[in-house]
Amino acid sequence: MEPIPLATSGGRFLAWYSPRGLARLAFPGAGSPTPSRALKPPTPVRVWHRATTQAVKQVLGGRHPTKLPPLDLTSGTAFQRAVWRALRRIKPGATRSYGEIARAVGSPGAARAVGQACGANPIPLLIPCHRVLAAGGRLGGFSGGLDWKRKLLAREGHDLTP
DNA sequence: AGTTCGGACCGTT
DNA sequence: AACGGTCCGAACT
Repeated sequence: MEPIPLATSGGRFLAWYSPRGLARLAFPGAGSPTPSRALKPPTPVRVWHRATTQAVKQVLGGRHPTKLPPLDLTSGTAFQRAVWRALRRIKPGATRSYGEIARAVGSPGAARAVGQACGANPIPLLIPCHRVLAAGGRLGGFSGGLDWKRKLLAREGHDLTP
């Protein structure tokens, strides 16, 4: 699998596609160095990538993505997929705590495991792990860097004045 | 009001 | 067996 660059106002993301759909999305600077990009991707991937690009730009603008590419989440465990499914139900502008997500997937007390699952999220932005905060409205962590988390939340209309 | 400490909790490697 | 994007209460400042 070979990453395809995705240019935005916030920098160049990288997107990986499997035969099933979008499998991974990496923030600018993270992930691998050079997307060599010698050969043109097969047609379905180009179509998916257009959808991904549009969706990423919409989320960066604080808007709800209208169309998503198919997401390949087969890499996750059952618990992780349950968490990711719960994350996708959080609308822009809304937030949940790790503990709330734990309860939502039927494992109250698994707040830390939810944090792990968020960190393992292969498709940030489209699976909005940035909308999960620590208890009491505290920021919590973010694999992609807390600056991104702050930026995305601010774009979705949050007052971050701690 | 804010901070730190200690234990408990659960899925993953 | 050890580690986390946690949580909560207690004991501080």
